[in-house]
Amino acid sequence: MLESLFLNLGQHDSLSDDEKTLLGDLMAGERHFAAGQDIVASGSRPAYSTLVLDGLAARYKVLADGGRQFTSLQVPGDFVDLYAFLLKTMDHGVIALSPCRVILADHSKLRSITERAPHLTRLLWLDTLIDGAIHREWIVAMGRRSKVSHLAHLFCELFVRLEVVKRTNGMSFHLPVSQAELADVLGLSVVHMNRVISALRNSGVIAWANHTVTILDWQKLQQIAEFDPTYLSMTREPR
Amino acid sequence: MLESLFLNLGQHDSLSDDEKTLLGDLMAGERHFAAGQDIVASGSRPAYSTLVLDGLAARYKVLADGGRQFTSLQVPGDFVDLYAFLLKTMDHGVIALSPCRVILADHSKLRSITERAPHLTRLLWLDTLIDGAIHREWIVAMGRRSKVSHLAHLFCELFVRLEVVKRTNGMSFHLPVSQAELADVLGLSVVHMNRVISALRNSGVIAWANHTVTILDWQKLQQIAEFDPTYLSMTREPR
DNA sequence: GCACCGAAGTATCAAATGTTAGCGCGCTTT
DNA sequence: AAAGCGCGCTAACATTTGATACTTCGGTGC
Repeated sequence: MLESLFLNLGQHDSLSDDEKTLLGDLMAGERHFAAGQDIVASGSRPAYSTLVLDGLAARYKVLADGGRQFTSLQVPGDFVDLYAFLLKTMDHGVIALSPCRVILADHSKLRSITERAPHLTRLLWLDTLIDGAIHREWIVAMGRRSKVSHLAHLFCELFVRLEVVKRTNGMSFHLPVSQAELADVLGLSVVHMNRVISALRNSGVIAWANHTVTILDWQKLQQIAEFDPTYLSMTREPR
Repeated sequence: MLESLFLNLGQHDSLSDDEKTLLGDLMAGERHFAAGQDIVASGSRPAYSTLVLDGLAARYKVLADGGRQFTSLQVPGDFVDLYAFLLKTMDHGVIALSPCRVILADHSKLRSITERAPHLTRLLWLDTLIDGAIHREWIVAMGRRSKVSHLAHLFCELFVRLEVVKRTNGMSFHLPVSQAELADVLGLSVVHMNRVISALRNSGVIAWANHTVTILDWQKLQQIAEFDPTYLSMTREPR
């Protein structure tokens, strides 16, 4: 059940059986959300953090003019709001982009982990740090990459992250989002998003149909994206 | 000497004297950097993390075409690379934008804090979480705000952050960056950066000369920026 | 005092991106 | 089967943003 969490945390450093047991005690209370539902509401003060077991979720903010911007995409094995444990107040919302199965981690139990399990605490801390590293990469993509390169970079990142939790199928992965939602990831208008997708398709490196992205030329896709996975910390070493 | 660190961490929850002593033991080895110098090199694996005592620093990435994007600005009291303690490898650089005085925190000592001082560990963790919250706000600003609003938001954020560590002077603060450097913050060309600055100046809410920004109309600046400081977690509560 | 230089600011034109509107397709609902 | 609807896609035009080149200004060194 927590396999994707173990795969996610375990890619950075080894997880002992005791730590897996602690995580098993921590995570309790499965919930289901339909596509489009809020998993966590902006402005709330949750008493627990949420882990994605299945589905795709996203953090977002909405501006006064109605504009929406996603600030991250969350795949199985990701905590969508682990930081709420210390940040306390949600300054943004988390939405289910596809039907999501999630499981909860009580903040009181998280606190006791920080009191008693320093190594596991560091791994959870690390998880939030990688979140930050991904944010930085997104900032660079938004500021200085061409839009096509930005999209290519997003696909590289998603493919690699999904591969870690065994949610890829050969060179394909499921991406249950509309072009309008993707536009809210890249910060573009829907029309221009469509242009950018067309351009990437026409370059022959990806195919995208039926909510499934297939990477046709992994080498060239990485090249277009200038993708360097260092920021995902995918090496196993003592932390 | 560590006053700005205490002000920074202490704004979120109370710091005990013991914890201040621990921090005093942790931070050792002052360094100076001239404007333009790298404080931390991209690709390095530092054995310590760096706290800004004085000056302005920034994280950045450089792309193949030479384009540079800053991903954060660091003011006194900020760790520029606390995450390197667990991330291990720097996937980006940190540069001094003005002459910087910094002090170092050995990763081995940080580790022992995580083993022995859970509350202080949570506060340090929190510090990196706020980093992430700022990143998310920047992503929203880059994706969905107008450029003038983005700049206004940046000024709001800087003013508030500098106020916490007592580096404001009335409604003014020192901002030792060129327009070209600011363009690398917002992800704009220098020419357009100049247009955006002119627009904000002409709206009469700020003045900016001699590397000093003065907020002429705080109310209206916040309005233009749609600034909501929730993401900076500036409330003192048990963490 | 004068030459030099980096940064700010401006003008002009080109390219990227947004807005509005509309079409067609496949799916669901009735 | 027909109507309705979300979504992908396109066209035409407006606006924003970038590239290049040039001027101005203030400081700095000779």
